Amino acid sequence: MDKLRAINIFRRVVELGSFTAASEDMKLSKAAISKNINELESFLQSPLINRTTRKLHITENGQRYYSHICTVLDELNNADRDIIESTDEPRGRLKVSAPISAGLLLVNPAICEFMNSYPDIQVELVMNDEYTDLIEKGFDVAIRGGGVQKSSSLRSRKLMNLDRVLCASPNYLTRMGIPTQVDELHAHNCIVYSLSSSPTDWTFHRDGNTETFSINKGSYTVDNGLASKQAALAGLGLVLTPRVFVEAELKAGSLISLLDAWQADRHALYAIYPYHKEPSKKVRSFIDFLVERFV
Amino acid sequence: MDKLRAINIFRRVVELGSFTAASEDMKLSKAAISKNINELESFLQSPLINRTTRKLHITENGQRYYSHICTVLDELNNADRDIIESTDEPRGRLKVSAPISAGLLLVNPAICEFMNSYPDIQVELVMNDEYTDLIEKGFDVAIRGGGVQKSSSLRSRKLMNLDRVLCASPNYLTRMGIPTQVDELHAHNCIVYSLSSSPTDWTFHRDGNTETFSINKGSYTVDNGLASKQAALAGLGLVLTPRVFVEAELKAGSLISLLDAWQADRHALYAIYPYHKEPSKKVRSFIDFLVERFV
DNA sequence: CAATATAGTTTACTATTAGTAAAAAAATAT
DNA sequence: ATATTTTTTTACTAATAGTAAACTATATTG
Repeated sequence: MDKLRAINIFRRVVELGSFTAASEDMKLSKAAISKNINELESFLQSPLINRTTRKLHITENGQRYYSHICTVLDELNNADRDIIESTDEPRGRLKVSAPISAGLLLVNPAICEFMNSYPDIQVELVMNDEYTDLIEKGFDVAIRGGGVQKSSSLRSRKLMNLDRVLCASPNYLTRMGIPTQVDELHAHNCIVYSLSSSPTDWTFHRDGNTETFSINKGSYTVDNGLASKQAALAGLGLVLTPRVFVEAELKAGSLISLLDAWQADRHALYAIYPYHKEPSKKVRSFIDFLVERFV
Repeated sequence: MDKLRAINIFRRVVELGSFTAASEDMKLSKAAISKNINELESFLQSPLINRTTRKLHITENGQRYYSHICTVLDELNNADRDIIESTDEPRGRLKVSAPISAGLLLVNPAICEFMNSYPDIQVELVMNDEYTDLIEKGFDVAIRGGGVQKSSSLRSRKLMNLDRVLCASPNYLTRMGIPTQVDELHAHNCIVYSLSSSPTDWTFHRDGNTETFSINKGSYTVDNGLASKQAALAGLGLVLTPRVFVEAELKAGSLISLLDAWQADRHALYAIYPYHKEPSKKVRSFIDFLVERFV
């Protein structure tokens, strides 16, 4: 017996005062109504409805049960609606993880805009360049750069391409010279961003040619994109970093882009989120928002 | 989807923190647990539990739904128990219909005793010699005399034989003479109890012989057994009535039994109750009590 | 670091059961 | 008595809930 259905049927029968009326109301056969009531009665070991072919009479137990189950059904309905509608208009707490550099430059401004559009969402942004276990730490979304992420329990969506540019401060370049070929990089101090997908292998493309430079004597390794930029600005060496992160400095001239004829291996920014057949509305709308803004 | 079952499963999973534990607890396969949770989630269009193969993480919606459905399940449980236990130890209101004479003499004393044994039962006794529609008027039991009652929506159980006796007052008999044969009844005024199963046909047996006397000139017809007895006591005529109703008067000599060699058609007292596959405990125990007391 | 163990999912299948249509049965109205 | 209405029964079909077993992903461990 599908008890919930039986209870619903019982309620309609009581309210409409007839099996036939209930069967029409619920688009079921009269036989189904009859069977459900019978099963409910034998489960409760008590008659609920005394019936002749002509009249129904709700027993005392039937009355008592009816008033009980009405509140039960209403509350269950509320519970369902609470969830379903919560996904209708996105709301709730959205816990986002992002790397520090991308977080400050891209995600944080985007979140501010997003929150204006969805006032019922509270966002918690945790900026951290290190990988964190989304599911265990209860993150709804993580923003990550690098190659394509793939995992059975995580899904990802590309938010934007990250065109990377090799650059250094004018100060550094006057001291050390301007490299014009990939293999000239050996003569330079290359700043390593350790959380990149390939920190010490810098690959460049030009007219179908590919050249990879492996850093073996970089003097500074750091796990924070901002810090690597600051190091470059301070004249410590060369840095390979997404162009969006240094756009302002390039314009202002405080950093100079190098090997412009070469194209660094393209990275991208991804939104990573726990895989689920029914992603929650708040996550979906957040990612949709980011895609629209960035792509 | 059997939603009630799905909700129960969801509750156990949340409480035990694992699909496997829940599956053992509920004696179901892991696959069944998985399927139910998936169906519930897609019904609610929202993830409830984020899962890797190793860890479960209840989502915000999952938490909210969990606390909702816990109260729902508890209340439904209460509703069920309320009914099932009410049938365990009989209780509630018991509405009884009885004829006036049998009511006063037999049913009322029996009910008083019954109520001492079952303090949780409230009884409403309605005394009325006329037939009433049990189901429509909401009676749980009717006590009726006469032949066997048969109807598809009613059941009956015999409570006691009603040995009927023909009697009259000494006063009347000295005036009109004592009948010694059935056919002598023509000379007498026979009081008709109109609600008997055969009011005007009095049938007597003796040594395998059967004689029926049809009343055609009775001067008093009444629909109340007590009134017919009072009429006989007042010397109005003969009355054919269950012996138990006139036991005291026969002993005291205020009524004299007649045609003692003959045996009047035997009537019986029945408990009539609405037919139901799941008879309620209160009705069953009341009738059991009457049978034990009377038979 | 491969080997092992564990937890959830998928798949293909089975058994159950919920629902139906149609006929039957019962009660009332005409 | 006959027709009508309402519930029940029956025989059948279609839907689905559950299972076993293989699979996948993640931890643990020697």
